[in-house]
Amino acid sequence: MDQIDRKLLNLLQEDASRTNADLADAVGLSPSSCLRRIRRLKSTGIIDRIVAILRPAKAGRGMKALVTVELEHHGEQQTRRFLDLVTKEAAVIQAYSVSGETDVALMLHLKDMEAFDALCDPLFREGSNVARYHTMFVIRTAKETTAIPM
Amino acid sequence: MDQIDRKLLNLLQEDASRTNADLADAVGLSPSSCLRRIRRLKSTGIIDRIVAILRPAKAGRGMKALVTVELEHHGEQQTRRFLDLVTKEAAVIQAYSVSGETDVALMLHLKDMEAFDALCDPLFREGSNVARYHTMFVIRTAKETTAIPM
DNA sequence: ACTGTGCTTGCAATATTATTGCGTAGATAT
DNA sequence: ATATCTACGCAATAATATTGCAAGCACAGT
Repeated sequence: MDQIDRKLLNLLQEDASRTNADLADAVGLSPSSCLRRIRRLKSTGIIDRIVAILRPAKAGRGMKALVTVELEHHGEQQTRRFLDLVTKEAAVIQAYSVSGETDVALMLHLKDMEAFDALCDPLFREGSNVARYHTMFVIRTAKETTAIPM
Repeated sequence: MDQIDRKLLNLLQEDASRTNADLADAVGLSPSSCLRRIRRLKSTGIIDRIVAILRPAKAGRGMKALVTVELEHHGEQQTRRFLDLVTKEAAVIQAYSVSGETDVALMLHLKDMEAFDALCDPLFREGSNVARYHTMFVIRTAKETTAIPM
């Protein structure tokens, strides 16, 4: 993991569709060496995967909401059960168990307010383990990156 | 935007390193037609970009924290200034202005608690516009996807 | 200082994959 | 019926990835 590896990771996190020859040129290596490095970064697992990122607005998910949840019963078992439940929902993009007063934090990507309403019922209904939940609707996205600067 | 396009988007969001011939086979098209569809999805902007996703733990950012911030002055100008400030930080992966009591929500990817400490000072110090901030440290990541099911 | 080991490199040949031109078929509107 | 538009598959071609191989470099042990 030297300077060249880090530069490759930065470049690939920006745009993984660049050709190998192009990347090789950018870091000052031959294509074959460059390719071998990239393969190593993949096989060692520091590169987890290569994916397409969609534009949420054009994919019909223009609305985002951040929800913090406080459970009735905070036990390991109950928390796990709730996480299993929310994880199955397509609108739930991120789900974390967190420290502090709130037990679970969720990021939702939704079509509209109606979709939010429809999601609340199955997830937070009476009789589920949810004591309280607090919703923050995203007004402006100032930053949203998948890149970790190396 | 038909069923084939949606299937392609789902496949590419899972793994964008598959070959075109492979994808064509998966959706039952010839490679040339498949390629033309993918190019159209890119040019119309529904596919924003192709990127490498790193494994945070292996990239030295094993710690995550969610921070909600309440500003002293909630005005448009002041909010924008604060967002501009936090956006510059590499550890800030996501930054949103949100509705409700809290004005801004942040997702942090950090190396360790020391890095968190070092970040708090410049962002939330006395004299900045921050009235209160509340940190939730991520204990477990139950779900973290970039894919929007189509 | 010498030498063996392990690792990375670049080159050049080869294999794989992406891309394009072209003719055809279906759908829609005139 | 016919013009128009769009998407399709095939096959040739261009671009790109991949591999084998010999050489270079760094480091540890003698």
